[in-house]
Amino acid sequence: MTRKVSLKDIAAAVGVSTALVSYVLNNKKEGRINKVVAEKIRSTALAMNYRTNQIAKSLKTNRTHTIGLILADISNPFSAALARVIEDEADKHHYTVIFGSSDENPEKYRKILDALVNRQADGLILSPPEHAEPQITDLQQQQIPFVLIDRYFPGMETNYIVLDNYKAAFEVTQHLIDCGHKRIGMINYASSLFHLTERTRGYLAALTKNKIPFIPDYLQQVNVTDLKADTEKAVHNLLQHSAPAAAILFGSNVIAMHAVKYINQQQYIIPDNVALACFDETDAFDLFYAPLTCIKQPIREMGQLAVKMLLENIEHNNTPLKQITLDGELMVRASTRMSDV
Amino acid sequence: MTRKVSLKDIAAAVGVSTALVSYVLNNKKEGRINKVVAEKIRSTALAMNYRTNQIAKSLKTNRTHTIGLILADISNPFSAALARVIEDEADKHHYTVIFGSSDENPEKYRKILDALVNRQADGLILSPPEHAEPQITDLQQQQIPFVLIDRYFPGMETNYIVLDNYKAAFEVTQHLIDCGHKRIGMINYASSLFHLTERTRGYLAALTKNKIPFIPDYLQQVNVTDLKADTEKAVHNLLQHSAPAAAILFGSNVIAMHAVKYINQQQYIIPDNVALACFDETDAFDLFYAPLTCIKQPIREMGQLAVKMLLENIEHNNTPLKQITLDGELMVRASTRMSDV
DNA sequence: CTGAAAGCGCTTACAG
DNA sequence: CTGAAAGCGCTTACAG
Repeated sequence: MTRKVSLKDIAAAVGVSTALVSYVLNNKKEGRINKVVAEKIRSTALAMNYRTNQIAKSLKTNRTHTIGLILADISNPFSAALARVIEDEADKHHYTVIFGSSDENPEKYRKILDALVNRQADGLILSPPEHAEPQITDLQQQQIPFVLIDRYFPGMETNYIVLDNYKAAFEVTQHLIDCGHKRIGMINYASSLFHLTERTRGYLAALTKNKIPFIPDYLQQVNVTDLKADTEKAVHNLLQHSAPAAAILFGSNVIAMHAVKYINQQQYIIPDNVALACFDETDAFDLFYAPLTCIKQPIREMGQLAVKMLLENIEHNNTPLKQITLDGELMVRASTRMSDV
Repeated sequence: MTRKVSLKDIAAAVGVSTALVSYVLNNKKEGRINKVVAEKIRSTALAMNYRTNQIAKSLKTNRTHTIGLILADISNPFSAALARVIEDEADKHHYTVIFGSSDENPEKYRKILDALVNRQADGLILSPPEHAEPQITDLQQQQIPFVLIDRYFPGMETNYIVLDNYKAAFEVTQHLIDCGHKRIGMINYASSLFHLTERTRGYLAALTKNKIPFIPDYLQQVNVTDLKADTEKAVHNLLQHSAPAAAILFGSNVIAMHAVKYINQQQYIIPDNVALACFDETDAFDLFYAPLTCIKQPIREMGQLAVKMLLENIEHNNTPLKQITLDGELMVRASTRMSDV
């Protein structure tokens, strides 16, 4: 490998000190430098195809201009969309993104986090899995700026930006009730993550509010590790119940996708046999004969605010914590449209 | 910010040199170090919650263990899936991924590339946009290891791993012909990118092979910048033609998505009114009444091979160029299923 | 078995 | 207006 050209090479070529080259190339001490010399430095840098070694610069300045991003799974449309927004926003501020997917696995999450911290990311945007509290505490102790996105731990004092999942779940359940349904099932993840339990809580609250007795069988839990099979079983349990569910709310678009495929296979007609609704928008449903009513998350806003909050924390030491809860948008579509009875 | 603990701190605490600490923590000079001392170093490092500063290490070793990845758009399912595979494979080898989306914009691509190179990525996996040849030449001159993925420039001697787009397009067109169609349209990007022109070439070759005269109106071009409108116009041109197309091949899943939505809106029945096929698989079609026949790309294999090739190039200086062309898989589905006439 | 020392490529207070 | 020098936190050949 031909050695890369360094400040020293330029300095030697021009006949000045590396300090001067550094000043010029970084536009420090504007005007206080001889224009002719400055110009000569600039042109030689260009001619020699100089590229600053960010690693060296980072070591000295203690800034990498890098944001670490951990999401559940970058190939999931929700994560991918979020990643894209974050990338764009980071780029605007001349930050680059390093990322990793946790697969909701605490151990994997811990390892990725370690890698990002060791690489001296200036700050982190995290969508933590269950049991990630110790790592959060760690970051706090090390005083590494971070903001949680999509989820947070209610007991912990951190920056976060999340959906009002309780409210969203309440609204969509209320919508199902308004459609005339009483036997409303929910399929959600078996998880202690707050954003998910909030969804269940919202569902239950809407039932209570409307004086609809809750039937435990109607709340079905599924595991991420075995999602397809679990979901199919859950759908089966709901629809083959002695008092079959007339409507189902899914805790995420991924659950919904598995469920709808199965429901379709079983030849149920939506919404006539069963009305459906879910969290998160996906274009996967756009072409379906009964596009799913869903809670649309403000992904763009979430991502942009997350980056903004993070950069504030990176740039100012004592930024107060910010905890933002955004409203989802109920998108009513054909899967809950009342037939004209 | 409480200063981070460094090798020096550990050395001071234990009462040895930083050199020794470094050796122990990196498992260098195994066995040639006093076990008691080594153990003491390890335990103090743990107690002090030491984390190596990768930036400093990188500056010295000239290795960042980072892979730079540039794709068209991380939020596109094809890119996202590829990114995920690459992340997993990189992780296996203890590499971290920095990424950026080019949006098929050469200028944006150049800027991202610059950022990744300046950050001293050990190597790059690139899906270059049009007119990226100068940047390729640049990388070659700087002897930065890289492999192209999904696309390449036939005139340039680089590592690459791509689909056999000509063959795939030929096959899927032949399939449409075998279904009894003669009036076959194609909607492809107006682009000089080789992988796209190959798709057109394969389409044309299949027509010729089957002695079907090519009607210029049947080949419609669309621009990424105005994709939705262009695609709708293209579909309109094909289906409102004096001799309307009976089948359409789409150059990508994104084009297909726009087209199918529009075709659906216009109440055409698939495949009876028009048969459809496209490149790339998407689960967006899984729930559609006529899932699209498509060419499935071996994404997993592509990503894994790309990382493998790249790491070989990073680790060994004179690795010979490798140029891999993989076959796609024709997935025949309802959008081209012959009705039982 | 261990340490002193140089150096990776930058930045920046300080001196002149 | 410019430069000598220290130092960021590591690694590693060399010496003992």
